[in-house]
Amino acid sequence: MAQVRVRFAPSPTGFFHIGSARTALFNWLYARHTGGVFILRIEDTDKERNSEQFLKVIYDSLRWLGLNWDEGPEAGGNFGPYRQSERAAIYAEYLEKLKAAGRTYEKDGAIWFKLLGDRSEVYDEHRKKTVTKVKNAPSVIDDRIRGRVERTEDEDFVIVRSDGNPVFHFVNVVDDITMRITHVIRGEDHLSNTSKHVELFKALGAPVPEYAHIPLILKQNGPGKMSKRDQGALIEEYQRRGFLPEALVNFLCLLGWNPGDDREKMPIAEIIRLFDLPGVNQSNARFDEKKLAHMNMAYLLELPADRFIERTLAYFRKASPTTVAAADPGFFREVMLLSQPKLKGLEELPAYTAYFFTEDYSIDAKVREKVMGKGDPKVRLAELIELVKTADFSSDTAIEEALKALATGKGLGFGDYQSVARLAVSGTNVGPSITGMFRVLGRERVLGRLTRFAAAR
RNA sequence: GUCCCCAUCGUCUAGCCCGGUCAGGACGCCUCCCUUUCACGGAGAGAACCGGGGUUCGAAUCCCCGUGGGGACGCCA
Repeated sequence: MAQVRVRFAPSPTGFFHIGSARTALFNWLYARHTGGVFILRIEDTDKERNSEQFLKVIYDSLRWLGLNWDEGPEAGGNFGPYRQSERAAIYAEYLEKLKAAGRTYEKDGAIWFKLLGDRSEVYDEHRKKTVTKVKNAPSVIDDRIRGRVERTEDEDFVIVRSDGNPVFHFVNVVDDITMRITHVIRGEDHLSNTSKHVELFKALGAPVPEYAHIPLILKQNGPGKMSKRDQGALIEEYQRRGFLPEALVNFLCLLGWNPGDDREKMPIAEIIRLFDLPGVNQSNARFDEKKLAHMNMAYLLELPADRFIERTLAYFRKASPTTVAAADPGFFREVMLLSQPKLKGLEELPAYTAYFFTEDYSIDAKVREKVMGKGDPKVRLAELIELVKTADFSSDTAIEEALKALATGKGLGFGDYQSVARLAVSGTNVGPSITGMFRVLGRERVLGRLTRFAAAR
């Protein structure tokens, strides 16, 4: 069998959303699974809506997700150019073929593609006008995901605008022909266009590619498919919020596809190995950010220390640059590593660790009320201060032993000291283990915080 | 309105093609355990075959009709 050639063909609108990302991903997966070629083609025929900087959004998002393209802008290839705005000569050539075959006509200054079949006038309720329907021999698509889909009625359509620029349906097909695309994997919203495309392929005497229409991603709240304006729709948002791309990719793979067993979190190499078109679902999937968050946490948790520090550093440079600039790298590393097992996402990290980087942290009033309201917190505090002055701070276990010894010596539990110590040192009741916190902060700072807190009472 | 696609827990889904296992897993929610923080982890609870007709000894699974959801109907892509 000939080598698989698939393409992802976005139009540079300035946005790159979840749906596009998954379409790109499925194309990429299929190319990688079959040892085929993944092509990036820019569909920028609509001059009014395109801009150079919008291209960067596409490149950046694809690269961030790890979806490298074998042919396309910035990658080269033998079937270029890969931007439609640079392919005018090719479209002109194919337009001539269509004209020569007698399959075009002009109307209102635009060039239309003439369908074969019986014409009839019918009033269209949607467009509030009379249109010409063409009944033809059933146009059959043998979709790799949906099976046989057929349509017996269509309408002629514009292929070249009155300003001379070719239109999507036409350029899309010409490009698929000239770029030797073997499989068209795209969203189901294109399914109704497909009969038009098939007729174009036939009229141009070109083989019709295999089609695979993947289900759509529905917005998490409310009706309809997800679009750029919806909550959580943009890839750049996840990038900005510090999500791990490998987690997002894994999650996206599971929207409309599964490995056939119960596995969910899987390395990309394994997904590539198992991914195939017949395994793709037919029904639309609703986007669930909660599940994505869970996947992200799972990936975060198992990140090796150095990789984790790289990620947190990158995130802090954008979200909290002053923290990184001021902090000692070794200290920053210790704080991050201490927090890693407790995290749900990088996003919460700056707030979660804020008190490590400043002496000017606030004390949560509610927590204070709760902690100071029971037992003898002031006494515990005084005892803690004495302990910290001389305790062995060399390791977590040393600190833990010291604290436990103090507690048992007084006939109390570890928790009686832990809660007040945590409040004094961090201002809250959530955080990493108290012993780790003590060790990382160091004796002097812990002592200072305990003393100050005790004095303020 | 016309045409096209789809239909299993709240959500993502396995099972459907090749009818017969208490309809399985994950996220979320709730309870308990672990941990005297918060998480993680572990155990458990609750939760679904859209409806109606067929076919069949037997239907989540095959067929038809409803209903519901989604999409398309641009000189956008």
